[in-house]
Amino acid sequence: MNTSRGVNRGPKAAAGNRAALVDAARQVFAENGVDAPLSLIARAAGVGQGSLYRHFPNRESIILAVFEDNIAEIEELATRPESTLDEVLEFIVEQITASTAFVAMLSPTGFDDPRILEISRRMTGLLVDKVEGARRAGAVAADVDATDVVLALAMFAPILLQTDESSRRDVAARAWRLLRRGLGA
Amino acid sequence: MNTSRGVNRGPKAAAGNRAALVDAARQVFAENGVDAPLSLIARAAGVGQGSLYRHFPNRESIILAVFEDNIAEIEELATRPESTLDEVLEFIVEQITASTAFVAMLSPTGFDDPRILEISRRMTGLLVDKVEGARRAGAVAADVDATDVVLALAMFAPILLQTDESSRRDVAARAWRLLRRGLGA
Amino acid sequence: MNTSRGVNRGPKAAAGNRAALVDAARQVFAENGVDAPLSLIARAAGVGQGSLYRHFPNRESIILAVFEDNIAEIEELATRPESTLDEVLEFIVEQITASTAFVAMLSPTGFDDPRILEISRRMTGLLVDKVEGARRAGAVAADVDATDVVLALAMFAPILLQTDESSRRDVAARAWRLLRRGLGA
Amino acid sequence: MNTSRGVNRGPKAAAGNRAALVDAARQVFAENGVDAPLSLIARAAGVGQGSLYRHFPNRESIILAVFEDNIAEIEELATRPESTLDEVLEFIVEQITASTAFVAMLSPTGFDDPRILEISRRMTGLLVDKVEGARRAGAVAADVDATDVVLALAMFAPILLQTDESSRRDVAARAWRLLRRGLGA
DNA sequence: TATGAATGAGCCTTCATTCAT
DNA sequence: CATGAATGAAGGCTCATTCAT
Repeated sequence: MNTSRGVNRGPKAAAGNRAALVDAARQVFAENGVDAPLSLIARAAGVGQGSLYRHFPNRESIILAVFEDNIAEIEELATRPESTLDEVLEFIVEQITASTAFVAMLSPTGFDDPRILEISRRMTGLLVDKVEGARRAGAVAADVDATDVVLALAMFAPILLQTDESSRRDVAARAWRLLRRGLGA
Repeated sequence: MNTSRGVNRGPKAAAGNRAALVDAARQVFAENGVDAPLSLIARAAGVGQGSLYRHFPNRESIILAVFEDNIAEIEELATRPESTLDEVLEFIVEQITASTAFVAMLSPTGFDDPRILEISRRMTGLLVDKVEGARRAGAVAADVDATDVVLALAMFAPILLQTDESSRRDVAARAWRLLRRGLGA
Repeated sequence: MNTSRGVNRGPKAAAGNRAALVDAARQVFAENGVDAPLSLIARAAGVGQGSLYRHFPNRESIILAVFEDNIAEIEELATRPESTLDEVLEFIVEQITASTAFVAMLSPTGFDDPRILEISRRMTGLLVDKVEGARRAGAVAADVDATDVVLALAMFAPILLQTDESSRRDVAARAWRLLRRGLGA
Repeated sequence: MNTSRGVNRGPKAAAGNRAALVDAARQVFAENGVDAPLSLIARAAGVGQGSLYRHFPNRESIILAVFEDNIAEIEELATRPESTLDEVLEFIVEQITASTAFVAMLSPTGFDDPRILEISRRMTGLLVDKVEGARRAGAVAADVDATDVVLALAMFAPILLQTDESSRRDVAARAWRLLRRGLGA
């Protein structure tokens, strides 16, 4: 049943494969959206379909894995006491601009996996303090909270997904200026 | 939408079929997103698949037709001299909130059809005067132009697409408040 | 997406295709059991996979169609007042021996479709009178009812499924003699 | 079934693993039928897939091993001179009712492995004497031989495979009564 | 011109089997 | 000798598109 022309690089490859899959997924999702054929990811990672399924039993799992990576970095920055809301936002905006797969993390409707919702909640959570600080410093409007900030990011992300590589930077700048102003001086 | 199914009502029905298809498409796109199976549209219109293809040779065509309808209404309002930017925007936002298929009209990347791009341009065009007027009246910031307004709308739309029916109105309000403020008092 | 090298023989083929599918299914089920790949059926019928799915949206549907054909014939015989239990049984046994797909009809566990259960019930139903008559005539034991007869048939069928073409007739005869005696003189 | 998972317990475990696999297989086959994924067996045994393949290079092998166990017990009973046919049958019927994996042992068509056929032959063999005795004692009909008895058992088994856990005991009783009577008073 | 069945490519998923460690 | 990850073939199903009538 198995003619096996590819090589079995053995269990040692496991960790490497997982990483390759997550990388490939980030790429593929960025280019084709989160609905991209999973087979593309497997191929891009140089890995059999089965291996993809072993590591990530469903689409949500691998999306989740991509997000985990992203949010970890953000959390790291956000938990540093001296970082400001705008620094954190700048970082996020930067990430979004670079990798649009980030999108779904912010507006996770459409996915069942509670862990994805959890990511969204974490995102909101890590912004609460920063927004609080920003509000006291007059850096955002008085009626703005973390939910609004996440909403702003959620609106920012998909617009880029639909923008050609060429105009991405321009649109990103313009859009974020708009949203940032919407959050208040 | 069409009660007399299954009969070949002959050439006479052509125009009626076209209209039924556009209506059905609006409905189906609103409910299932723009990726909905085309067969759903044909069925909803009470029309054969072949007829759908005769009238609209591809997905873009029918999306386009839906948009045409929408934008015509908007144009009608926008060309009335006494209408303000915010009235026009309110109308658009209302339409978007009701029918998320409107989305792609505003941020048309991903579609090849130049006619869809054209729609987007028309949309921008019809807002130019209004924005000009609003700027003079101090209703938007001095550095804001029609492109920014379209961008705001383009960001507004997809967020709703991802929102559950239940929270749609709430999210819409919050998001639009944010964006409107971003355009300047 | 569709390179379409096969011919589209048009809607006229619909009825013919359906029949071809049922025939092919009977054959394929007989040879490979009811778990046979549906693609085999499509191929055997000289029909695309899609057509199979149009006519029979799931495995149960086509199994059902095969059974319908079988049971209709039986019913026809059973409702003739002059036919005896043993004549009906002989006819069924003959069918089973010829086409083992008949099996699942008698012991339909494992399938969700209530219509398949319904078939089983019909089968029992049409035997009730005959069994009653046979009991009065002393042709079956006093404690035997239609359920027992169906049970006997249900045990008879799968044994043939597992028997080589070569010894099928022999095994069939021996098995049925055993079961018939079990139902009482 | 095996508590110390994940460790390579080395060659010493070989025998233990084999036993664990056979036990697991009996369980898994009973619950999911003989077509159950082999991976289930490995997991249930707390053993790597590779080990399963080392001990049993294919599905037949492990089925065979399960049967070996079963038939050994039966043989033990059958060779006791004082045991009667009905005692042996009762024992077998009991086993079948409990574990339907027993099925394939009796009607071994569909498997290529000659060793499985061999099992079937052993089964017949061990019944020859008992049937002989039973016939002399008038406990079975004069024209019944061991082949008929095996056939009866072969028909009995699969019917249970298709029966819900809930009604299994009932159906078993009814079916066996029928078959037993078929073998003659 | 309308109909709706036919088509098959392509995606998702499972699982037997191999093989580096 | 055990482990368990890797592999890819194969099956189920969907849906865009074509085409006989």
